[in-house]
Amino acid sequence: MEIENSNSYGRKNPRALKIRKAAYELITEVPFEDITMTAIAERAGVAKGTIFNYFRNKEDIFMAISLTGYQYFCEEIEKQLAEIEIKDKVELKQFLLEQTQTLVQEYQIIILINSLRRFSLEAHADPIQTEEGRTRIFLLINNIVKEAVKNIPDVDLSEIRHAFIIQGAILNGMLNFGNLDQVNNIQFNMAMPDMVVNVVDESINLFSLYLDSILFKK
Amino acid sequence: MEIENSNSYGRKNPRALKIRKAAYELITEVPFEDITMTAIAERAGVAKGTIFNYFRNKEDIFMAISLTGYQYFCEEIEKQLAEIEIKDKVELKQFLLEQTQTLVQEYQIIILINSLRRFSLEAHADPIQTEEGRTRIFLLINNIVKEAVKNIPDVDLSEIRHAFIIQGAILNGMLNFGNLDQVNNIQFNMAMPDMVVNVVDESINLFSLYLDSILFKK
Amino acid sequence: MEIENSNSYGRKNPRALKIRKAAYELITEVPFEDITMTAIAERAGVAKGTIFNYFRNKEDIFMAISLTGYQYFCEEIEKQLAEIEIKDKVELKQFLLEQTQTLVQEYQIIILINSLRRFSLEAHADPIQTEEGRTRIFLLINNIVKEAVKNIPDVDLSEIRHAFIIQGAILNGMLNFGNLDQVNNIQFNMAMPDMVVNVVDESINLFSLYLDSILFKK
Amino acid sequence: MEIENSNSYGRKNPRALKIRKAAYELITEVPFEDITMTAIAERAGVAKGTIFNYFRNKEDIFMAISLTGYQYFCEEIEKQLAEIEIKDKVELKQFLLEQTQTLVQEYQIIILINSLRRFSLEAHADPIQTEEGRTRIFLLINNIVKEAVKNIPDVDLSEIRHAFIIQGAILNGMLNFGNLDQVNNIQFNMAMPDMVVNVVDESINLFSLYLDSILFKK
DNA sequence: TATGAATGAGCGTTCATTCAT
DNA sequence: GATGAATGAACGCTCATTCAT
Repeated sequence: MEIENSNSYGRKNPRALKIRKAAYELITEVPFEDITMTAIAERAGVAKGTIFNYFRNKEDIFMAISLTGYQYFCEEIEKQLAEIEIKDKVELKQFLLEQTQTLVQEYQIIILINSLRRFSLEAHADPIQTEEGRTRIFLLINNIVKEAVKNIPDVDLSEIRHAFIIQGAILNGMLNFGNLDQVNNIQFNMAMPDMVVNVVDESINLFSLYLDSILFKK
Repeated sequence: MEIENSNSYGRKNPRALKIRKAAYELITEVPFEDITMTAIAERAGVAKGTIFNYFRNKEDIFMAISLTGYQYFCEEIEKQLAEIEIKDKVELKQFLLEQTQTLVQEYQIIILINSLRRFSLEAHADPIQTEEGRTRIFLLINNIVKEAVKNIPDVDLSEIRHAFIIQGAILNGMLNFGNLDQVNNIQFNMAMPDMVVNVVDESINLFSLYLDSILFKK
Repeated sequence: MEIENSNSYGRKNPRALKIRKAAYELITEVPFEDITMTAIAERAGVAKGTIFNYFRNKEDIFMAISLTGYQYFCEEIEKQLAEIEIKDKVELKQFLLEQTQTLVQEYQIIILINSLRRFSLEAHADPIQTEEGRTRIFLLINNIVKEAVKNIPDVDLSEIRHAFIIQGAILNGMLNFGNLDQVNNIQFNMAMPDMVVNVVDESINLFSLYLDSILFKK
Repeated sequence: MEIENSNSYGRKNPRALKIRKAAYELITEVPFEDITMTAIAERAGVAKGTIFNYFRNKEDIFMAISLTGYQYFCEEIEKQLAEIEIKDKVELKQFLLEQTQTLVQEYQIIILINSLRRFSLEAHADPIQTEEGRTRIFLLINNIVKEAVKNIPDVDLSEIRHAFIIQGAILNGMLNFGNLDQVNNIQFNMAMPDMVVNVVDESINLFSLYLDSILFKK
């Protein structure tokens, strides 16, 4: 069977969804390299072979999770935007920071999976599907930004679009450099308070600084 | 046999060094999961069995690389500090931004390897050695900061120490979220300029904003 | 469901024909074990499940190709015989050598597939269909021989029938032992001219010697 | 570990020998495609992984069997030649026919495995090792022929070397086209005596005709 | 009768790890 | 301490076969 690709990574296919969901759950429990296709199949309640009808390999599944997850995040923003009115830069910043909070609280894993991009995912995932997924996200961000600033003159759309990337970067970095005083959730003997990162607050704080610099630069 | 641990991760042992060096080279060429112990042994010019005298497993090697690499970065800073005098907050900021530039340009891989921490390294690396390495880094940062601000009143040492973490986080995030318009270094068809990250400039810019916020807050 | 067997190996059924044709094409391109039912189905333009309405498995398809192919060869001889008159042993030999030429030039694959008989086909093909196919060929040869020698006294029909087997054997052997100076059509560095077999000429020559020995033995 | 290749296909290595021996036994019992690496390993009394230290894959093992087996046959001939004296063409023919008898009786499987060359072995076996093995055989035949005809004037060495190939071809063909009245050693209902091949006698007879044609052509 | 998504047993192969030398 | 051949558990993945539509 052709690998399902009418909708990038079989996004709407219920079986592909079950598989992505199972893998998503597993990555919260088990190190990436210890997740086996067998385990994903069992968790998803499908046959092992079925996975390969939808995904090339394990990396492909996680690339799909990353892309569909972020896409979902964008679609939620779109829905919210349809119901509110952003009147000025202060409200825009406020709106974007609220999204950051949502992202860090509800999409942490999605953001973290991007850490595997360079060293794992990209080398093995389907490049076509990856491009499709990224392009879809790119277009969604574009729509979101257009809608968000439609009432605000004097805003550089390009900078706001770019801010979405920086938002992800900040979050991802904070997650990767947080908890350096633990290994596998086990605290070190020596207290190292300055090594600890409060991911939510510090991400929002840093992104806020960034937004100020592009929105309110003199 | 006891795994060599008098000096964390056999830091000074020439054989352990060759092994770390080989693995470091390989990660710039090959996806993490495709790096085998055999390949590392061959590249290092040692027998496969020898690796296991120094490291528990592959993750252990990369954890060691990450820690000894960053430790080396800190030691270089120490050396520099011994030769200069930092007189005020402006010079302090200047100094820290210069370090950021060094870090992003010469230690990219070291920073990137931290992306594997959560999903790969911590679960398999030797927790004792990891703790030792992190503690050593913690103490180095502590010394650096003390030395750096010794002439500047009115600086919160804790905040500067923490800034080192934020520096790493920013860099790591930028690296993970850069080049989203490529897969495996192959550019997408559709141009997506706002998705592109200039890692060096934007990291320094963002870290600069952060330093301003802690050094010059009203 | 009964596998279609009114006519051995669904010989006249257009779908079975398409399947055999697809497999025949594939064996000229791909090693036997690398030919999958999926590939055959795709090439044939039928669903994978459809194949199993006509053939038990891959071996069954190739057994069918071998038998229907050789049967077709025999039927062509029959047609030719209907239009000519063989008057003596010299003409008989001449006629048989012409058939050999046809066989080696147009039915090479059919002959070669017999190489798989022992180690692959017979163990998995449908024995009933195989017997049917072979019997049909046996009867065809019988008819051909009767027709061919009807004007020639003093010829042992049994020996001529047997010559058909020897003809196949010679051809098959020559094909299997030809080109030993190549692997996968790549010539060896060292020239080994005496290892090279000119399949057409040498097959005809050897078969000619054989026919002489049975037709003109003193 | 490098695949052992100092001596083509680890010919002298006792472990490689055990593996080839196990595979050789299995092919007399089980269809080629039903022979698994697991079964070979078990039969050989080695770990599955060990097989891959010596052979690339299953095809490689059988290519090795075919080549080392025939090489052994040649070496035996060499030994015999060292002890006898061939004085004329009649004795040469006699000698070659005796070798044919040995070949058909003791090396049937070796000859038969060549049937897999085209459709299985060559595509997957190690081409370097294959070339090495064939070259070694080529040189052995060359030596044998030189030694065999050293006392006989007026013999074309090239033709005698070529006769070794034809000998193999005849044998292989006879084996592949023998017993067409059986499937898996089960006799058909209808008796088809002319389809039956007496492999030993008919091979020797046909090769004898061939030798006459090259040795005693007028 | 044709289809093709789902299946899952079982394959070849890998590779971290061991341990006799 | 270094070696590297042997190991074998465990992996990803295949693909013939089924069967509901």
